[in-house]
Amino acid sequence: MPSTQPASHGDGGRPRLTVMRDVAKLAGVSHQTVSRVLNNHPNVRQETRLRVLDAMESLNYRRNLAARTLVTRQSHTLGIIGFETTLFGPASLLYAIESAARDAGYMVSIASVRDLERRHVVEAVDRLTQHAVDGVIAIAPKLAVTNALAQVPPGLRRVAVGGAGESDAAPAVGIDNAAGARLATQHLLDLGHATVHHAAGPADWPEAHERIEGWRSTLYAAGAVVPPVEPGWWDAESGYERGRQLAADPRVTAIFCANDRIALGVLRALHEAGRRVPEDVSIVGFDDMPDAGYFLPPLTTVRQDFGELGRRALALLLEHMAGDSAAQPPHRILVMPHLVARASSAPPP
Amino acid sequence: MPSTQPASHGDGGRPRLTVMRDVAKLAGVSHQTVSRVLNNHPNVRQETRLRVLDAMESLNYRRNLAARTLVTRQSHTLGIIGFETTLFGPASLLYAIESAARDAGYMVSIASVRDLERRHVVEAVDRLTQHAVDGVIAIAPKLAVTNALAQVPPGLRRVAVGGAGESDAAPAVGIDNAAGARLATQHLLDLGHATVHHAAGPADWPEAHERIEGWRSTLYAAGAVVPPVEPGWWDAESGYERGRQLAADPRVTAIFCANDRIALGVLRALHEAGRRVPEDVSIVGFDDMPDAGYFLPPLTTVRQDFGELGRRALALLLEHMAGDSAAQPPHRILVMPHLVARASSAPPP
DNA sequence: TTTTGGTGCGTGAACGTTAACAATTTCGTC
DNA sequence: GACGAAATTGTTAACGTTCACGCACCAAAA
Repeated sequence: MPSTQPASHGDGGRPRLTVMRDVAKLAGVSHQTVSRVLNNHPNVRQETRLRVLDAMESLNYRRNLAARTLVTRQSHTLGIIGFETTLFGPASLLYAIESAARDAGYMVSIASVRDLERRHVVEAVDRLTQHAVDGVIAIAPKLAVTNALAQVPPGLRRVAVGGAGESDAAPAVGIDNAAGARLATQHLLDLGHATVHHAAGPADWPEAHERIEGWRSTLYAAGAVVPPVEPGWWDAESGYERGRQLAADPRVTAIFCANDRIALGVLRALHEAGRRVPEDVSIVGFDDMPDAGYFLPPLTTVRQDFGELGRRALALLLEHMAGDSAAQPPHRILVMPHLVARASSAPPP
Repeated sequence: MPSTQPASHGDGGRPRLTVMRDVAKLAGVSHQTVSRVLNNHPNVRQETRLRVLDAMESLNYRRNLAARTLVTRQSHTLGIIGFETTLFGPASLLYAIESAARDAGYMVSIASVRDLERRHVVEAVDRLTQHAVDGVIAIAPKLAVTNALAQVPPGLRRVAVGGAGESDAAPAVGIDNAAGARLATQHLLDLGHATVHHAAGPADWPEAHERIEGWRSTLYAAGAVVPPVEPGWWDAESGYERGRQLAADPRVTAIFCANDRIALGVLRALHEAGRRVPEDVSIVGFDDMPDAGYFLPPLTTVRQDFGELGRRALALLLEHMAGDSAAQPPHRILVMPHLVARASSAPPP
């Protein structure tokens, strides 16, 4: 007599998982009713619902999301395009987005790009697309990433976060870098410094560019001399190089650094040159990375809230996903940073 | 006359994506042959293969992974359970794992746990399971995470990476913390210090514990006094607190810090107390985080290679996944760290 | 009474792929 | 030139959901 239970392939595999049909049978209903209970459809009698719930419980039922995705075309997964995710900022963004996504019932898959070659970004997008993500958030400190988002198949929602800059490729959420730079620069001017020098970040990153602009415009508005800018990288080494130049110039009394790591390098260069901080030179950073308060001296800096940034980005994406297919005009959300005054800034000598 | 093309639901939705059948029709073969080409089955004539490939190209075909997952029960997705992923170490691990996974043809989904309450970890595992991940890697610096891996449904492969400690719940990959601590301590002893103090990490993290043990045993073997240990946290603030205590004790000439951030705090405390590094006190850290070379003074530290760690973890997971269902005895892979000597260590005064 | 409409549920058909097996062709060998 | 084996292709049936129906049933409206 043939078994009524269709054994799983050759019986060698794992025991067949429980599926809707099993739950249905135990509860004495059809699989469709189980589906309704699972999706909270209103038209199920309370008593039936409880019976089904019981059956699911006792069978330890988990719905098969692949099947669900197949038919609904919704994976309940979001894709994140990550760039430089070992840095503190991007890593924090990633975490914040993931947390918010979970609360909204979404899973996140991540596709890192190690450099910004167009084909790598496109390939990352492609992998996410294949995995049927419902939307994409790009941690996009560089314009190239944002622009590559134009490659995303139409209909797939996208948002850029962090830097991003102006782009038609996607709506964006970012820190108001110009305002942050203004905060820092004005703080130093208010302390009495004649002007403020800048240890800049890489010129092709919008974040760096906007900070330069904010700094420059503040000096200009105050009628102060605008010293020359020399772009660098985001790390302490770059700050050290730049710091050695600046330390050699006795007219330098205040330096605004494009981020805290650069400030760390500048701090060391000044120290080696025998110029004291803040007695001789004042330093202000940007980011407020975790241990900035323990630099020598504790660093005055501009704090950006990555958690907030990530949550906003997710909210924006979900909003776009909920919206009708009509393409909303991409807009840009700016989050305000604020100044954290510590010991590295003081009036000029 | 009824349309032969079954319009997608109400025609309001997106244009139907191209599927295997479309490719098959264009290439003049059956969909099964398309499948075979896609999966590199050997038994396809070269000419046919090219015709199919052409068709796929011209239709811009992407296979539907949900359908594939449904039938094969393999999602080609790996789950990562993340803990404290904004810290440099875990973030680096995450990145390394993702990179390696991509090269192996896997996607990664991430489930962060913000604290170590058992139900949170279990919930994270559950979400990953529902999404049908083929394997799980836990970034598990604490034993609680590793142990929670026991909850993973049997048959799902798992690996713990980073810290982890000894556990039967999963095979693990980690730094040889004891060896690293030995390196640091011996380095200081070799410089001529009578003994070495320790600014420890949190006591319930295996990493911290193992570093303590490595340090202690080295002192013991050298016949040096073993000063008391006081556990702290991983950040500069904790290091600062501990540093203030140690700075007050004139007998202290060498301090091994459980990580670089702690070292940063210790550095500040010593500086405030007027004790010079390395002239009066030598400092050695652990991690070699990006800017450790730009501390004041540049930090001698123990370098761990997170990239290597991540790659090893992934390799181990894939190996287990390939292995037959027989449970291999969980083993532990240790990666050796090495010392990076910089300016914060010198002979005692 | 008949109609209308809303509940509460079940039935059958997708969704797009791979697995199993059958059918056909090709090829080497006697 | 025939035969068996191997190579190549096609046919059908899963996989586990959700969607579009349809069928009872019951209450309220006509």
